[in-house]
Amino acid sequence: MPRATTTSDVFNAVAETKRREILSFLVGSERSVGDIVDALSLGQPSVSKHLKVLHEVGLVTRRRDGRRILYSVDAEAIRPLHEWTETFRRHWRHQLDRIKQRAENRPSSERKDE
Amino acid sequence: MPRATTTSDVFNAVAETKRREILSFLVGSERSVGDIVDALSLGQPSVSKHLKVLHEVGLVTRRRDGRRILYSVDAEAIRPLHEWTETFRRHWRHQLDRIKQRAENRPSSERKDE
DNA sequence: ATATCACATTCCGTTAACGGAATGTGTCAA
DNA sequence: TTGACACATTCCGTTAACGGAATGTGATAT
Repeated sequence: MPRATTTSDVFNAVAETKRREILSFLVGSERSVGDIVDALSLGQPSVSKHLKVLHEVGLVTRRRDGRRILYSVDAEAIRPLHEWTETFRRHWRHQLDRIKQRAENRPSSERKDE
Repeated sequence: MPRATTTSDVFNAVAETKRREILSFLVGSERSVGDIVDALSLGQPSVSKHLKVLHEVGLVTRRRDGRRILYSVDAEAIRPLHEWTETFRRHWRHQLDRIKQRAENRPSSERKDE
């Protein structure tokens, strides 16, 4: 069995650095393919292929504007990733708390924030 | 240029479903390789190889206990992933806010479907 | 020492991704 | 229509991941 397809889920889609860069570049604004090509150091075909992957997993939406096609992020599609990391969030907090406690040589104190 | 290595960063390491399952299984408790093999439906060599990848990117730590080796999650290593998703968090929140506002501003004048 | 347990590593065949070059498709202007 | 522009798709060679089988390594028990 080979590696999973890049379009199998969001995790595989954002595994590629260039695709993450595209998403970061796209945050909060519509951008044409040409804009992205200029922003990243990549050829136009490669950018189009990355955008295709991102579109297939729902991370970006397209809109035609004359000859150009404008892409936007659909942030909602990133939620599964965010929620998966949330599972581990309290654990790294607890680790930090324990480290702090040892460093300060104090008994445990409750932390309540959120 | 081929695909990035699974050990190149955390994003590539967690792209694989089985590795995410291992991490989820490992949350909050030390587990031996045998425990993981029993929990997932995978051969022992495959599990060991996945653990090697996770260890190389710092997502898990090892400890020997007699003949066995116990693995734990180092949740801290997941933070980069979490923080990257945080960039997009407020954007999907804004989307939800807009949906809520529409629902509140037009109490009963808009009925969809049925 | 030897057998056994628990795990790591190597070898193998299959499969897919990546960038670049070439080519295809659709839109606008004259 | 013709040509130019903006982007998508196809073809290609290179590279690495995946699981399973076989094998290697280290620790315990007798």
